Amino acid sequence: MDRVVAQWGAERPDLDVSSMEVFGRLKRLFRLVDTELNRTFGEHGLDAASFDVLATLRRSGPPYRLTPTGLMQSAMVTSGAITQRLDRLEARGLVTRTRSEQDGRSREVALTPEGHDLIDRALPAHLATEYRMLAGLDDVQTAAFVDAMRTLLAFLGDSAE
Amino acid sequence: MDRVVAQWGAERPDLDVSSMEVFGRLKRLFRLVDTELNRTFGEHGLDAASFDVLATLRRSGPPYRLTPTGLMQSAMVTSGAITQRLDRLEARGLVTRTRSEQDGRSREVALTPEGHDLIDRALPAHLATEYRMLAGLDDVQTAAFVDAMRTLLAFLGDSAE
DNA sequence: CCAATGTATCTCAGTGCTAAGGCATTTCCT
DNA sequence: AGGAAATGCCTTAGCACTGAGATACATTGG
Repeated sequence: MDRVVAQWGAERPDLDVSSMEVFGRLKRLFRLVDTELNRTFGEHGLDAASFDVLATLRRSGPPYRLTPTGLMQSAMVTSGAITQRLDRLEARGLVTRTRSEQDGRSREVALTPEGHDLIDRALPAHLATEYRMLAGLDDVQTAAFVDAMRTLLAFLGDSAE
Repeated sequence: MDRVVAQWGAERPDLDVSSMEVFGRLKRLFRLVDTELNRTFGEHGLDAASFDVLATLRRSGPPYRLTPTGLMQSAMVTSGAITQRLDRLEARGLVTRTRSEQDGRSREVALTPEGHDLIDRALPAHLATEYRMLAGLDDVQTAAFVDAMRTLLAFLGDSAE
């Protein structure tokens, strides 16, 4: 990253590329973290997308049911993406899809016992991976890191704030 | 994000989900930033992948030539991804691909004048977008943010450190 | 000097997403 | 009540990527 900034300094000394120090690292860090988290998911036969759906249903509490729209908003993906995720999870018997009684347009997605068990096993492993990755920061750094991200998200108008 | 943590606290009070405060925000922030940066790229007929290739060539300095392998390492994607990126850029006349004199296996990817002009126009706009997004942080927060990311990247063994 | 190995790039099938549009159902408004 | 608009989900085409493997050329060691 420092090399990139140095190269720009030589080629375009008229430009201030210091912001790249921030965003370049953000991208690298995200990718590194994403890869590492997916490794843990993979050990449980999942990927980030599947884990996300199962975890959203699990933390919604009994009766562990949500609509595709609810899952779509939580995951911040398009409806087509949720349809496909649910197709896969349903085929594996981890969730069921039933027609809603109240609204014929809507569906109810529910965790099966298998899905419930799987996410309850995968979650502690996921948290352990996260915890292990954060071990490189002390408490002050972690707090400052979260503070910076919280401030930026608010400033950028995070719709889910 | 706070709601997610609260939900887990209710459903699985035995687990420490505080690390989600960090990684949840990291993911949100990355996605928000990614979307915003792509908007600027789009105004110049580019996307992040194309911008990345052109910028890497541009900052490498005269004669603005690199091999696909060099671009691949810089972008941290597979060789197939680079082949496709170059196919697109070559079709638009922004780069050329020629056989290397020294090594028949290798190719030399070079910026065309059109590619050079385009990246020199897109880069200031890109930096302006980055600068604008960082305006929500004061200097202390920004420094702490970068410090945390730098530390984490080193801790996680960032191969490009 | 040549066979074996290594390297640089490309090809191809598969994946998961988006954007756009379709269908069924519900809600709104007169 | 009844037509128009809105809503919820699914379908499909297109996109950029990965992983595995093919191809062509280069290097190495006997």
